[in-house]
Amino acid sequence: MRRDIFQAIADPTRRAIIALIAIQAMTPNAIAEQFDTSRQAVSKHLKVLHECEVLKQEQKGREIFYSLELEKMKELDNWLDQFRKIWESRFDNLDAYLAKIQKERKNDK
Amino acid sequence: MRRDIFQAIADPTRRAIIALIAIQAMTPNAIAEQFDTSRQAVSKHLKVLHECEVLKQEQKGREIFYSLELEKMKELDNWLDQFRKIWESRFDNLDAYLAKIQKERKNDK
DNA sequence: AATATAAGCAACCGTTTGGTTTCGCAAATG
DNA sequence: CATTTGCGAAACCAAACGGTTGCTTATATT
Repeated sequence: MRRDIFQAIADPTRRAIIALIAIQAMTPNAIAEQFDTSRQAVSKHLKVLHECEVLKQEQKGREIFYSLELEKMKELDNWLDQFRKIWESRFDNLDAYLAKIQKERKNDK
Repeated sequence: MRRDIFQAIADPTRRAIIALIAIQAMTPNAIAEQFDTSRQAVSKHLKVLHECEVLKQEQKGREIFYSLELEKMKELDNWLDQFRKIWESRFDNLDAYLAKIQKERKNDK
């Protein structure tokens, strides 16, 4: 069983849960109300997210509040860095290209 | 069948392929050499990535060169924006907090 | 003390995934 | 022109996924 953020965000319902929870901590029941599936199905998603350490729990009486572990989102961000470098360099090339044709236009005038 | 970047990057082999290809266009055989699986297995991954529009093909004779569609990586980046806003605001709070205790320390002297 | 509520757990089921092997086809090579 | 090479497609399989229903446990409520 793979358990990482990449697998965590692969499911659209889990992405929606993450987005919900990012704003404020919520209980499984409150979360389940937002979806068309059963509480148990949501509970399974919460379990996966918790195992991936994307979510953290806080027990309050018989309720459990789930909230987002922002650090995990940063892991994703870090993975994207390698591509960010590439697309920035391509934009630099675009900038250079634009500067070049702009210069050529001036020369035409 | 879900076909989006989130599902595309869920598999570790596919992430490795994406990282490989980001540097330079490659053929299926060249890619497969980098992994312990069969060419056909890699070919399946390439198919998924192509369907998700993460990769683009360029036929040259009987060879097919696959290269990265950077735009799709940006989609991921855009999705992350919502969390970036949150973690930046938390850092702002931390800054404010640090400034506050620093000020208090000065007052103590 | 009896009941209602919140939530996790287990068993089950159809579908998807990731891999394999086998095959077919088109482009190079001798 | 026969053979090799690069690649995709199909059939098959075990494992994982996402959902359901039914059950148990612990905390509130009456």
